Amino acid sequence: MGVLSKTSVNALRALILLTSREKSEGYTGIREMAEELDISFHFLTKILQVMTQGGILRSYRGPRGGVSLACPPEEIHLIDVVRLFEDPDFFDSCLLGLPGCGKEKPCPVHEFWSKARTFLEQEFRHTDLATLGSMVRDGRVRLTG
Amino acid sequence: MGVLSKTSVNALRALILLTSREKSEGYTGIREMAEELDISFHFLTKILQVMTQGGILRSYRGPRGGVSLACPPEEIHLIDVVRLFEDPDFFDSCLLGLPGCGKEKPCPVHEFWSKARTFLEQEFRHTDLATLGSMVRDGRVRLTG
DNA sequence: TAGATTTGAGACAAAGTAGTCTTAAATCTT
DNA sequence: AAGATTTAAGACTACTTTGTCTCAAATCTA
Repeated sequence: MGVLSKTSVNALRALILLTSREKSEGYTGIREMAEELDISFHFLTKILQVMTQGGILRSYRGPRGGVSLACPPEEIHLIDVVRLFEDPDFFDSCLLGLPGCGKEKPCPVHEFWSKARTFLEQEFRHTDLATLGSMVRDGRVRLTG
Repeated sequence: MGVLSKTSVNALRALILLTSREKSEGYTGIREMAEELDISFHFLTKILQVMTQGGILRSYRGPRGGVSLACPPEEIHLIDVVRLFEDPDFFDSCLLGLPGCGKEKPCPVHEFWSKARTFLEQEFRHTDLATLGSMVRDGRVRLTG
């Protein structure tokens, strides 16, 4: 199944790419990003629109238009993206889908699953785009197959 | 999205329920299990069929028929179920879906994600049905909302 | 102003997952 | 043997996610 939806994944990849090549001013074209990431232009457009409406990106139309980060990359964390595209309880939900699963009325795997969830939420909460963008810039990591 | 598919989740719940009430001999009816777990009978039937074909369950038709574990519950682990219903690389796949993501050519979040994956795989590999079944029997955990 | 470029918005199609239903096959009871 | 019970198998429907396409709106260039 995949932990994140394809939409979330593409959103993250696009943001990291954008950060890695963020200029001090100006916008990056969606067509260009779609090509680099090997995502359909129209599909990526739709995803970026959500982030623009969600306040993560700014956009500009017309020649030399495109998108850019709405705030400094140090201030954007992975969890902000997940919040836009996944269920609100993404980091709180029971592995077996039981509503209200918790310490009082746990499911059989509550213990280890809540441990894993908490770890992931912390990582998503503290990992910012500036860090990831510079890793790409330095060539230490990649964004495409 | 949910980490496991609904099919996997229902398979796990059914197995744990079955273990928690496993008799020394005889079969448990699917209709009865479906009611207890609040799953549609036909849907559950299809899921259990896969597990029968996959060697986790045995089944028997006719009056007093049903399903039962194919081996002692100590020998069935969560990972066996995941292997039947999820992608083969479920515990090895990149969060961003990059093929061949690894130490050499990592994605930007490879480090923390592989840590989480490894933890989960260990838990799934070592958690057996006997343990979970007895937790249900003792009333310490629940299987339904 | 005319035309080119680029994002915005929403309808639409394709694919995957979830769920339902019908009929067949096996088994038991009487 | 006849009929009831229960799983097996597969067709079929519904829903969700993914992906495509068209046209409108904004902006720039000349």
